[in-house]
Amino acid sequence: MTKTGKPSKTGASDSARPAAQPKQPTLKTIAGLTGLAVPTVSRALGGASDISIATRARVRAVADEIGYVPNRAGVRLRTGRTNVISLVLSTEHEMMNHTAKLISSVAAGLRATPFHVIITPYFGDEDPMKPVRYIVETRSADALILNQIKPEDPRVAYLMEKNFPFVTHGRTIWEKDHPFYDFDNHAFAQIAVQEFAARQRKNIVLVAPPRDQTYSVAMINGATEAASRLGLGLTVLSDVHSDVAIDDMGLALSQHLDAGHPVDGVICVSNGSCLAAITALETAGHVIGDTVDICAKEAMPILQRIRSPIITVRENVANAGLFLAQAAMSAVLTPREPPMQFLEVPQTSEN
Amino acid sequence: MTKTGKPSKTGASDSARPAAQPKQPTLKTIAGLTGLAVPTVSRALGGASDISIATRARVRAVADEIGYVPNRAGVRLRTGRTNVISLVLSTEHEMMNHTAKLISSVAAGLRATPFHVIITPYFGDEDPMKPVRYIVETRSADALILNQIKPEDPRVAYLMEKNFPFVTHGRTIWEKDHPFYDFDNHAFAQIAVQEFAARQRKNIVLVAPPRDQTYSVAMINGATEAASRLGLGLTVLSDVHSDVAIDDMGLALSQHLDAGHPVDGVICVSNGSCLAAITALETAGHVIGDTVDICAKEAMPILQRIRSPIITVRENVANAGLFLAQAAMSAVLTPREPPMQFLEVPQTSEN
DNA sequence: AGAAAATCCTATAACGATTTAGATTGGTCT
DNA sequence: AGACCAATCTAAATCGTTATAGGATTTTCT
Repeated sequence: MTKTGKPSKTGASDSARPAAQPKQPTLKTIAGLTGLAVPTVSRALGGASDISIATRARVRAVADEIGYVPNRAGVRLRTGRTNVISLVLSTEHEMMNHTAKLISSVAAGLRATPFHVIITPYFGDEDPMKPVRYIVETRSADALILNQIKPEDPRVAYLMEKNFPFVTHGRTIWEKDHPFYDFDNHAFAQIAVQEFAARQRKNIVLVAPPRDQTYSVAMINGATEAASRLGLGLTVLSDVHSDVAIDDMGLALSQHLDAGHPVDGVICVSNGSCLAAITALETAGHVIGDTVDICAKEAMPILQRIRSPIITVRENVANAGLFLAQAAMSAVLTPREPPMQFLEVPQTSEN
Repeated sequence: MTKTGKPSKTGASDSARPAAQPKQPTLKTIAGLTGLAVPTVSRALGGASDISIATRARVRAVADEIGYVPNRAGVRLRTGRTNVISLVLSTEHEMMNHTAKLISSVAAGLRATPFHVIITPYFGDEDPMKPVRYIVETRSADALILNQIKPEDPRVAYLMEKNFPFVTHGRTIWEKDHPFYDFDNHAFAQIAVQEFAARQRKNIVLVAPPRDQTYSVAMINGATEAASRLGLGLTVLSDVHSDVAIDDMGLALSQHLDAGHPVDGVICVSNGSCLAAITALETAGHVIGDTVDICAKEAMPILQRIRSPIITVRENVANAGLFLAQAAMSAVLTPREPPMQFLEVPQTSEN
């Protein structure tokens, strides 16, 4: 809101639209062409049963011919439906690669539907509730997709209370009651520990994401359970600052190593943290695949190649995006159906 | 308003809005509260000069008090203005990290303005013109931001012809006539070659992006000029398939090395290609910083650390996003002003 | 055959904003 | 005093779409 900057209102250059608009065809255009009334055209295109099949076909044909597309503003004004799905993202976390993939796969999932994605970023210096409240109050989207979910995420509580359509990428303690997609990080951590056990590793370090995230808790629990069951030592490095997470992760690991703790297995979450781990370990004189193993989620092929013995567990982010898009649309269009939910089972990839 | 248990018609899901909406205040609300007419309120908020200052202040106060925000659909329907800036992105290129940063910085640049970003992805299997044409024809955004620019990019030609507001991230042969932000890749390549010369390197390889991109041409020219001026050997590896660019780049370099060509300096563009180069070089027995040097754009800190002697040239993507956002808004709001343009000068970072 | 029902469509109104033209007031000028 | 003007506001129309109520015609029933 500019309160000082006063736009030129004193008869200055007005917003003359770039002249000579071909003008998009409207329902009126079709009405004129077919000799029908505007509402009839609307209902015909909507497939209403009280319009004869013949008329419906004729209208449809004309509409296709002249390339009619409904005016979004008209629809939105009349129905309150925006045909917009908002993907709410923090701009301050380091897993950007993951984020970008998510964005494009959500967009892909909305292809050939009337829905669009918008990115609603929020910034580290503001309340995460703010963008959510804004979208809901101004109804500038039909549904929200949230990530970075906390167990008792206040955004989720708010949206459930408001009965506003949404999907989470990750779970809350109310997981039964809302749509979500999640990767089973509990299982991932267990698998990782098992892999280490199979390689006779004894002292595992889990480089955990910020502890307030649900998936961090899941990983810690999974790893803890598996380690105690298999009799391995486990250290959880956490409490890193999320804004510069990757560097912090590397640092935390380095400090741990420098303190003289034995380490022969490291679990990490992302490409970035994996790179950080490699650096820290090699600096400390380790050799990946020999004196130590790394188990990482979603290591990109290139990372695999640089230090090939990295144990990799794939996370299908593309699929997540498609699902989230679908689930968001379902939440809007069929709100009484049970929420769409999916838990992705981690799979060790052939290496 | 609330109808209960009434059978909905054929397949049409009942669009019963989630009950009990607080209902956003409108101009009508303010009109009722102030005893003025709706258009008066509108003009008062717009700061029209034929509304008394006292009334303007009063209306403003009431609007702020009840938290009035203009209904986007209403504005859009009436004025044709969407308040949307569309960021057009390919989903199939590998520089995702770069992309994600761009998205968030454009979003940051639009913060506290009435504009929003939407991501308009296009897919490898479709005409890049398609999304652009769609946006323009349906007027679903006020301006476009394009990247992956080609010298005679048909999208730019189209937009200039249509007189539709846009900004490019990169330049065309018509650069004088449209707003753009670009990183000076010509200078970057020259700097890289100079750095190699200063280190007594003789045989440089430029791992170039697809040749149809403007910035690829700029790099090739810059490197070629500097190499011939300084008497260094230069090989350009290009013609890689863009969809799996990074792997291809690594492969091309490996093949070049395997063929027995001497190489003691490699120029690469992104984090990904840098990683690929490291892999290829080390596989061939090279030691970075000893038998060979790498000069990369935008190497992330972590990459710096893993092979610290990498020569880095910084590209300020965050700044690019802010500028693009600004330029897009200017193109919409002040179309007669000269186009905003900026060429970022590369700077070697302290290592 | 007359009434009831089914079929197919139209007219009107409304969503929230802005634009254009016009109405009301008070004051000024000649 | 009558006319003119500036200042300030209101009325009506409009953007494109859809919901609701109703109208006209044909078909079906008793």
